[in-house]
Amino acid sequence: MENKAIAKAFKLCSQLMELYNQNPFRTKAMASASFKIDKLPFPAVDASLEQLAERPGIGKSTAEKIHSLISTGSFKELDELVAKTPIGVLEMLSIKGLGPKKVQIVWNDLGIETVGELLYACNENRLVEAKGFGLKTQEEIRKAIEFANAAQGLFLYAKAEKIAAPLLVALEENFKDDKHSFTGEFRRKCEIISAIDILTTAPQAALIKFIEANEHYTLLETYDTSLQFSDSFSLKYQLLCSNHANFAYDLLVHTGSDAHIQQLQALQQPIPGAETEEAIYHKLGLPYIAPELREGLQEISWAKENRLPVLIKFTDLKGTLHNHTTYSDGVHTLAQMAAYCKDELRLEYLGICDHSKTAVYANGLSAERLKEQWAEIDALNQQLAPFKIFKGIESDILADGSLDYPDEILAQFDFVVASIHSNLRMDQEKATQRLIRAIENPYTTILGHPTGRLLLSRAGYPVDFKRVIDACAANSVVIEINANPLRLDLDWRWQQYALEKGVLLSINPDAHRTEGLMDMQYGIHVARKGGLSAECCLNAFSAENIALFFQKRKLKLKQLP
DNA sequence: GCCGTTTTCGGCCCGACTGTTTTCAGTCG
Repeated sequence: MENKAIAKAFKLCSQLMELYNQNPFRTKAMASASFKIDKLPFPAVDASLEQLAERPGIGKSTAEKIHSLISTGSFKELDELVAKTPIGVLEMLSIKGLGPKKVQIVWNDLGIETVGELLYACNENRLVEAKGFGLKTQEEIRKAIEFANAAQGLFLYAKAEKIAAPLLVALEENFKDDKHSFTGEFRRKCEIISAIDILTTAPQAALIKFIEANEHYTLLETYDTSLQFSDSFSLKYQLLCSNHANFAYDLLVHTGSDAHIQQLQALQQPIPGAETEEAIYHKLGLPYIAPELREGLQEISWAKENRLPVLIKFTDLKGTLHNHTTYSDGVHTLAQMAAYCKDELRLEYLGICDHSKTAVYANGLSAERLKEQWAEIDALNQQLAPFKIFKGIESDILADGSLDYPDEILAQFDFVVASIHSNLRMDQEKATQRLIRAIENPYTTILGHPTGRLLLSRAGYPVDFKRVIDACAANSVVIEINANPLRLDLDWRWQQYALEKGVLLSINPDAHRTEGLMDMQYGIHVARKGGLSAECCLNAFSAENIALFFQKRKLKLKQLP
């Protein structure tokens, strides 16, 4: 069991304690334990009771609950609370904007026990009658439920990958003489996955046996040449049967989006029987098109004109910008993050961007603590040379679009990532203005996660992308592709527009622990979908070139009136 | 439930923002 899952259980327990009006201090201790577990710098599974209990915010009782969770999947107090709560009420707690207090009123005063009933009540304008609820709250809740409903059955790419990878391995082991490949949206590296498609030459009857023999899978439907099943996470799978002669052809047909395939067919019907996908594209007079690009946008006209971008790869990345440490809300220290980048990832540089002072919840840095951090960076840079740590900050964009420190402090950073973390409910005009004001700030180097979205969990604030990207172009501001699998923001669908305008992109992991740095691979996936090549990616610059880039920007600043 | 002693009890307690109130409660990052 991962720390995240343990933390989730404690969070639920604290929400339920609040729902049942239990002692507020115990309730808060439970919430705080959840937070601390999430921030443990080691896996709780490996830790003894004593090791856990000596962590701040975790005592003997919490340590025991953690061990109980790991060995049995739950603990007594949580079990009892869950047992007396209708499942629909539990679901309500996970809807954004609905906390224990509001759920309490919905359940106790209005007698609503399911999310469906709650949506119905919103539509019937019945929520406004409840104490503390008004029209706006009702509308927010209605929107949040509809968002959650739309996310039903969908998975983040990263999660789907984790769940589905063992299946392909199992197929390869059980059907050694056959060919198997992921296809469809998963092979195209889409950020959200509705089903895992696997093309295989294994015989269908044997596949059915194989699925039925595995307790994790439930067979849903069998067709002539395919079968559908789901797993214990409710992730859906489709096995598509092929044969060795047609494998490449079938792979091509199932990988491309409908639009991509239609556009190919408009050129000429692709011909089965070729050895490779490459050969099929060649027969159509086209170069090979990478699966990530096969969305039916511009890739076929690019291919026809022989100007497909050379897509960026993980190994093109020379460094990483926008990362957190224990100075703010990160789990690992500055030295640990640097050592990991240098020794494990073999990168040339690390950009540190802890939270700025307004982000109190994330332990944002005061001017004094910034000086401490800078001194430590200077010392580490001496030790680790030629590896380089750049002094950055993730500056909050305040409500009026200004940055979070006075100019004399901003001037001392190597670079500044500006992003919005608070006051997220804005209309498009306000959000766009706020972003543009931040982009026009001469100290802004990179615009961080432009929409603030959390995939499948929260829509971002609405943004006029064209105006924001144009402003970045006009002010030479780089746009972040936040590589956290929940964000992947800037969306790949807007990358081409940015690139056409000459805007550089940066694949930023926003890592809060060493392992988070590997999220850059998800950034690479969507960057490739957007057609990004290494020369337009800021953190594919060498240490020397990026230092020059930062310096040039600072020179420009000095020339300002 | 955790913590730190004035050391085994008693205090603990983000702040901004929003929407609902008419002075504050709930939620979030």
